[in-house]
Amino acid sequence: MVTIISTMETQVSNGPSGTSMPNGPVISTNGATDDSKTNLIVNYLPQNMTQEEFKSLFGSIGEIESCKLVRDKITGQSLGYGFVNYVDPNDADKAINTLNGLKLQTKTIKVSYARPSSASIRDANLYVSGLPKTMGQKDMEQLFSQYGRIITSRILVDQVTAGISRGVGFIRFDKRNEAEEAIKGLNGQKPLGAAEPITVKFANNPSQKTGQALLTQLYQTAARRYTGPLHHQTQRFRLDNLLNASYGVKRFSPITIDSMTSLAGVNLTGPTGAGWCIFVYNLSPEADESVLWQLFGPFGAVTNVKVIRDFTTNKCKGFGFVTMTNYDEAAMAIASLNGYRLGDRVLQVSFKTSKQHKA
DNA sequence: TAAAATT
Repeated sequence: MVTIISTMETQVSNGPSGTSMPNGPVISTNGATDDSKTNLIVNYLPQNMTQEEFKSLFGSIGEIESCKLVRDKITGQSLGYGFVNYVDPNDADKAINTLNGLKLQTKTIKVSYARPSSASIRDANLYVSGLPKTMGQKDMEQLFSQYGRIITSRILVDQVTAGISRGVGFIRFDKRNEAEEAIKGLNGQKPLGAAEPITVKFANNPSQKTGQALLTQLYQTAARRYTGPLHHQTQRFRLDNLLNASYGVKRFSPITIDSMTSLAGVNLTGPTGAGWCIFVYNLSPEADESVLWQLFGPFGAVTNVKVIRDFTTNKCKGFGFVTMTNYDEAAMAIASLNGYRLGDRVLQVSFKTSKQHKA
């Protein structure tokens, strides 16, 4: 099994044109709202992040006009990206500054302004293979940039061999026609000095899976929710039924899987029903929610964070709370972060007890 | 030879 991680990605700022307004939604003269300074796209979200967690994370920055975690229409699975539209352009700017690059589990999220939605920017993603192993991300961009504006580029690397290129990558152009031109110009061509020609084609659209691929993904997703191998006969039976029912049919929803796993007695939630509440002590007066997300996000699913503030000064009173969905992840976070030195302070981190009840 | 970027 080969683990693939890319660390080579360009952060393009899809900056809005013009300057940021001090307050409120921007209304143009024709009455339509201009979202260009408030609407963000968030990429590389962890697969298991929910709409609620998504809203909680971005809501910690400022008032949200609307937000949406984008899901597969059929399976309900997260597609790993979403949109957040703030009321105030300043909060959108703040969200980019504080949350772009945030590590959540195995992902590093990307927060940037959303480009205005249009058909011309869809299906502009290319899959490139046969690249010389010596070609880096910058070289690849240089090769493709003659055909248009590159939004993202990535070369897949094999982690077990210390990040050596697999000769495979992706290029997303701003416009589909730019991608088309790049295929015409580069598919089957040898880059300067390369021994072999490269292949350039449109990348598969993840939301247009075949029935078989969809089934495989469903099965893997469902199976992953069980804590171990499917020994128990009833679990196996239920899972098989689930998959049979979902394939070629009607009313499948991820709720079905959730209720099934609950019935099977796995994937327990915490004593509050909402997750495991963690008490974090010795935060600085300047601490805010983002620091809690940064500390706990890498350990697993975080549903909520809260910094307790003084009512009058609005400064942190030195403690806060974090809610995590899964016990194991919460326990790992506590084990790792209790005693952690944050600036000149040493944190105390534990499961919340009834004694620390006030919030 | 395949990672989740347009609601």
